[in-house]
Amino acid sequence: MRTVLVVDDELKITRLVRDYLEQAGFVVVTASDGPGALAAARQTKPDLIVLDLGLPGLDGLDVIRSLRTFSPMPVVVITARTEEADRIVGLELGADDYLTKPFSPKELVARVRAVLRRTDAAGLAPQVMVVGDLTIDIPRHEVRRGPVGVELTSTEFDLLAALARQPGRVFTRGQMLEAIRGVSFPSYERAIDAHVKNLRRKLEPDPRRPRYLITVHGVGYKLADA
Amino acid sequence: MRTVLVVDDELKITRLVRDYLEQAGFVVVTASDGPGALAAARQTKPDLIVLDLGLPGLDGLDVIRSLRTFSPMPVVVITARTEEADRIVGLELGADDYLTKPFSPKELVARVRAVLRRTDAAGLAPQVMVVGDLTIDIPRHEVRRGPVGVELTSTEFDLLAALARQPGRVFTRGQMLEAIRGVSFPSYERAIDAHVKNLRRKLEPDPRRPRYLITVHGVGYKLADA
DNA sequence: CATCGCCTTCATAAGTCCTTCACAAACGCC
DNA sequence: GGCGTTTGTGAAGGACTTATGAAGGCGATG
Repeated sequence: MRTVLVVDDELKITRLVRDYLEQAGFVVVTASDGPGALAAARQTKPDLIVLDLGLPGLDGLDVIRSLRTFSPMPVVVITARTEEADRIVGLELGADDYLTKPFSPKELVARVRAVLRRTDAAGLAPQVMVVGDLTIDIPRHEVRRGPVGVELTSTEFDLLAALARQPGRVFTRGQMLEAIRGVSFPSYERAIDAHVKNLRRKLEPDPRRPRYLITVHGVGYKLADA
Repeated sequence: MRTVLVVDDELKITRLVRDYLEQAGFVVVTASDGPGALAAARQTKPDLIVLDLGLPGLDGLDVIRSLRTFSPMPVVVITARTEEADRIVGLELGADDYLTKPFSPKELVARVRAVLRRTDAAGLAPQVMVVGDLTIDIPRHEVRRGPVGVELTSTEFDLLAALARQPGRVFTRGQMLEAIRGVSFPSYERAIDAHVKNLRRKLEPDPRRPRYLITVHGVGYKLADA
């Protein structure tokens, strides 16, 4: 079952799109502004986002930028501005397709399907990641070490999942904060240490000698990839 | 190799920015006023433009508008006016990021890189560099000589990465300090020697006969390019 | 409205690494 | 070849980073 997040400030359009997408077999989540969209994207982890660029307040382009800091999920953009420049900018920012207003709901559904087919084929972000004998299952929100389950809080899970998406790559505390909180504020950065400590306590055989969560002195942390 | 066009009417700033960007491996073209910027943009087709909004004569915003009539290339804006309005206008006009004066050159380089990474899905500045049988992997913060990993501190890593960005080119101690500390203060310059010594100990087969980290007497060091 | 769980903060301890210094070695110019 | 200058080296102190346990505060839950 696929989830689509629809972001538009006009309730009429949201309803219309929701109906058609549900008709087509999608689960639909909606948001009416930028912050709401980001929150919803974070929480529901949709398979695709339909985003109206003409949002009040936060610019639609900013929404995509923020989105891109924590997820590569595909985006289909709706815009009233027909200038080619807008389209290009939208596409450069990683949008996967666009529609100009007024658009037909049927076409929207077709585009959503097409984009999902494309990104699925390309193999988007893996939903289950294995690092050493650690298994991180995003849809089930579960982590196992070998055969035994490990109980994590949601923040701990998000942090681990962010690292696991690119094993071996070093993340700064700021990047990790963005991954779990959406914003990076220097003052909170030491809190990452605490989460890492708790994660280590829960999943390292010997927390004093981390095998998975490796400290990179002066830089940040990374998840061992071998 | 990526080209960046820098537009500023203050020669001092232009020079500073040029140095840092070249250090980062970019080809730099400069212009000091709006018309010059547009001409240079047309001719050299840079991959990105760094534009000071406080230009005399033609307004910086007009420059962006004119630019947009013939190219969607990314723009990073520098402004002394801190009002949020300016920022938004700048972004609405298709600028991709902004900095407020005074700004740190290091941050400018970081932003330029970030914007290029974003707009150019392929990712630009090589994240993994190979020099001889040395491999320097930035995201993983790892260095290998042939197949064997070499453990470096973060300063050593930064120093080596800076040299590796332009193999064969000689760097003064001051330039190396800037690369690893962001500022160059004469007093610290001898510390570079210590770092070079430690680097050699860790990655030269015979530290007495350096193969990679070559001393250029009276000038500085360079990384052998073959 | 009370309880519970969780995130952040703080203080302190432990650890890592950067710089410095002094002296030896190497270099280059004359 | 000699001499001043530049570079190499090892050790050590101290600054900075990270680890850790405990406690406060906040929101969720019932």
